[in-house]
Amino acid sequence: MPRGHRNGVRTNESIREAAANLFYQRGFEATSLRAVAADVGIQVGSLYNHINSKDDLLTEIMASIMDELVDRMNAALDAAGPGAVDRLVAAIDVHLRYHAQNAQKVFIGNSELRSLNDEQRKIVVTRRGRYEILMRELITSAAEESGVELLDARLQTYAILALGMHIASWFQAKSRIKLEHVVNVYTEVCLRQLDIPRPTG
Amino acid sequence: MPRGHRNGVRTNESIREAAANLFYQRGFEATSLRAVAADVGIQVGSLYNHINSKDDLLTEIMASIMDELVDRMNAALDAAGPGAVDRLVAAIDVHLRYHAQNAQKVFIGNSELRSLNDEQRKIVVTRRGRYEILMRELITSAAEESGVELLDARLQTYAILALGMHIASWFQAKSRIKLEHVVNVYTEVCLRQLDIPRPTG
DNA sequence: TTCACAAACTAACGATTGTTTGTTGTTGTA
DNA sequence: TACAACAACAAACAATCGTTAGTTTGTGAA
Repeated sequence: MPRGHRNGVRTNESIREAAANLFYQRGFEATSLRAVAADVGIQVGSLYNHINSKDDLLTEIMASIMDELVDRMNAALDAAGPGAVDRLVAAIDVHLRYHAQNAQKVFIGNSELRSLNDEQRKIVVTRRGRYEILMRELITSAAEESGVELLDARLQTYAILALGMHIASWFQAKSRIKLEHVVNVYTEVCLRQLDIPRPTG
Repeated sequence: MPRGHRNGVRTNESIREAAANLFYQRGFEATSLRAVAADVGIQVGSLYNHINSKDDLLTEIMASIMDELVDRMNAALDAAGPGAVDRLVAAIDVHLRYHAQNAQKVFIGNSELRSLNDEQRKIVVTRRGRYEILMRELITSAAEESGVELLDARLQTYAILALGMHIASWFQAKSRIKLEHVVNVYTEVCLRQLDIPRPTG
């Protein structure tokens, strides 16, 4: 590995990539920094030119997941039409796609929460709470617009979030099951359980 | 701790209880056998009078989850009426209740699969596959009986399994949300997404 | 009362862990 | 060409890990 300051950025990215991969495959605690370093192609000690600690590395990865998801969600909602059902459909679309396409990171986010310290966990949990509330508001608005009554807004929101969590546990990009098909079916599943008819046109 | 052979059974159970608790709270890799022993109230070495290895302890706990679930499922199906929809509703009921009431163990089962070696993982994965197939058959039968066409049997089965996985990640027995309510709402959610009407009577 | 066994104990082992340190080489800039 | 800054290195650290070994103590059956 060359030593100068040109490869800093590349190394930095490589570390986070390799770490995410290993955390997914073996879990955070089971992954040694020596394994991360070996994947990058440097020595253990050299990692500390790019990270503060192993814990911070995990926190960084987990926080980036929620940030990316929320960013995409906001972008999709900005681009969506004014109709509440349309907005909900757009949100479900982003939710499912993101969880499928970032299955590894999402799985880390779901299974390694306990590896964070109280402070770090609070940060991540708070962001999740906001995401959940956003989704619930989209659902209640869509229900109102459609003139249907919800069984239980919270639980029916959970049912949609559950699909994302589950999809991340099995979806593989190279699978025979095409993402488009999954999104189509799951979107229909969501609307059915909410009793909301698809918007016409 | 008394030493004779009277406390053997109690200790054995205590170890598995304490281990399941700690594996849930901290994760398998982050849990030291010293912590397990401390919770039980014995020394580390003494554990090996009751376990083969740390790996085996995890395997045992994970296998027992699937076994219990399948047992309860079979019992419920035996007790259910002959109607395919009735049988599906009974299965969903067991599925949801078990995942809620055994949230800790189920979470371990979902997050620590990677901590098993190939052989052990294969065993657990195979049992899961059978469970999935059973659930899918119940769904297709119920759909046929109701005269409705499924969008995608596999994905719609996943949507139901997802509810169990998700419920295990948040349900707490002492919560304000009552299990009966959750089961009622989620059962309705499942039937709606399958487009299957509730059986009359 | 004797005795085998179950189940606890203490103590140690080699390996691995995250992290720190001091040093060396490379790069871009002045 | 000289000089910081950056990023790699090698080597060591204290701590902790799963596991094993040998020993001690209590129990229940003969």
